Amino acid sequence: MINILLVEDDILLGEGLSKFIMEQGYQCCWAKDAQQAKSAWFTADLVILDRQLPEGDSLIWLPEQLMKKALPVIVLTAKIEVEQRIEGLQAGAKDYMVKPFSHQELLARIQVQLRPLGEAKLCYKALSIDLSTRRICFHGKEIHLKPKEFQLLILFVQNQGRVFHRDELLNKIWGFQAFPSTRTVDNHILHLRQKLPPLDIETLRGVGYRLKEVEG
Amino acid sequence: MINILLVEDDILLGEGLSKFIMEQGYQCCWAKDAQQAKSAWFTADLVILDRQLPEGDSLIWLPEQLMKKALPVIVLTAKIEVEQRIEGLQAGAKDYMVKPFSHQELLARIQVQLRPLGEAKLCYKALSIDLSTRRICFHGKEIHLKPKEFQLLILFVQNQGRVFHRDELLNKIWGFQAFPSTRTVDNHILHLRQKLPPLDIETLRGVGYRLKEVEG
DNA sequence: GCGCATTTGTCACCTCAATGTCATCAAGTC
DNA sequence: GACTTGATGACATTGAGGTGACAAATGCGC
Repeated sequence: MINILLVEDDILLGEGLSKFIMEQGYQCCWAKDAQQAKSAWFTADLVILDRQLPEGDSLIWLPEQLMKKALPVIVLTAKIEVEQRIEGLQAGAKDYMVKPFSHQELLARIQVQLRPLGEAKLCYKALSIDLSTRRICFHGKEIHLKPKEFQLLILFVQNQGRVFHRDELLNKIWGFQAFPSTRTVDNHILHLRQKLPPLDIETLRGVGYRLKEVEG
Repeated sequence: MINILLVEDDILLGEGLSKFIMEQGYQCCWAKDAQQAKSAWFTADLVILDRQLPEGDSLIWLPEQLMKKALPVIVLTAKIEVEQRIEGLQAGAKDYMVKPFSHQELLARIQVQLRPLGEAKLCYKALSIDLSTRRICFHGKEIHLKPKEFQLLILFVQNQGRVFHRDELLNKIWGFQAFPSTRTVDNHILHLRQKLPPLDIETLRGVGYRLKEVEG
């Protein structure tokens, strides 16, 4: 379950927000001062941080906390001036909202920050790839891929155009401790090419492989 | 070099923004309609997208583009209503700004989105060299280089104006243990010159080669 | 300018290592 | 034991790139 840390000293606002967040299906941890926020930091997946706390501006300790554990942070504030928004972003916040704000917009911004972790569907030409069900469809027809092939495919589609050296692929997919020969990589590439003809995997002789980007 | 794709049909705003972006040290590609935006999509590292284009709401085709290549997108709009901000974020945008906005704040938000990245791109005249995809483009057309040629090119472009003796090139590119004749170097220089006419490789008789520096 | 020696440009050829492809084998699962 | 996955090796094929021959260019002494 996704855990959102809400840092807010105002009782009324805090109660409303934490209730709202929980209604959306997230776990919510409500910290009322910097001390509590720091101790809850490590269990959180995302932070909603009020800038004005009793102890002062929370931007002061934000960078330090982010050093310890990087997290997406959405800063809330009553300060509307542009300079102060910029300060917030430069302190490491991922987003910035000015009070008063709509709960729905906050939700949308939370979802943006969480997106890379959660949801999952990829496309490449006539291929559609569902990461959660591990289902590959090609022109609506399902294609069965073996685990290693699937991992390879995901890596390529998520990094279209990037060149991967064989060693790099071995590291990313097989892991540091496994050392199959690089011919193994060739074979898996071959299998991908045979099973999924639309995959334009280019060979860069002496270098590695690369999935050609789809043009607009 | 980081490449920002600006999609904006308003000439005045587009000129101002693209100038500003370039002043900040980014490369800026300015697309004036959806068609141009889609074809420039794959070379971009970040997109600034105006929502109202002549063809209609750009949110319609945004998710499809993001499927092809995921990119951080900052949406610009005149629409101030919360519901429309939420639409934008749900369509896949990473951030949302309402016109009129401060250039400085846009810059800050660009920096936020680029923070995780650190990509490497080189330029020389009409040539653009992407190290991660090993792709060389000359006036938008891709050029295929063999590994040794590619290494040579990188070395020259990263050391513009510096003279390299043949022996030095042999050492840097072929390594200490390999000792091909120096004629081999000549041949590779020849290939580079043939494939990439804008490369101004000067011959210093009796000394070696040097890539002429680009002004500015 | 002329002739010569030297260096460099250009091309065609050849070799060998990198890769594509297939069949087989080992290991794990039910 | 049948089945699936995936690692390996054999063999064919390709292309990178090294080599040398020859042409062209450059520099130098006269």
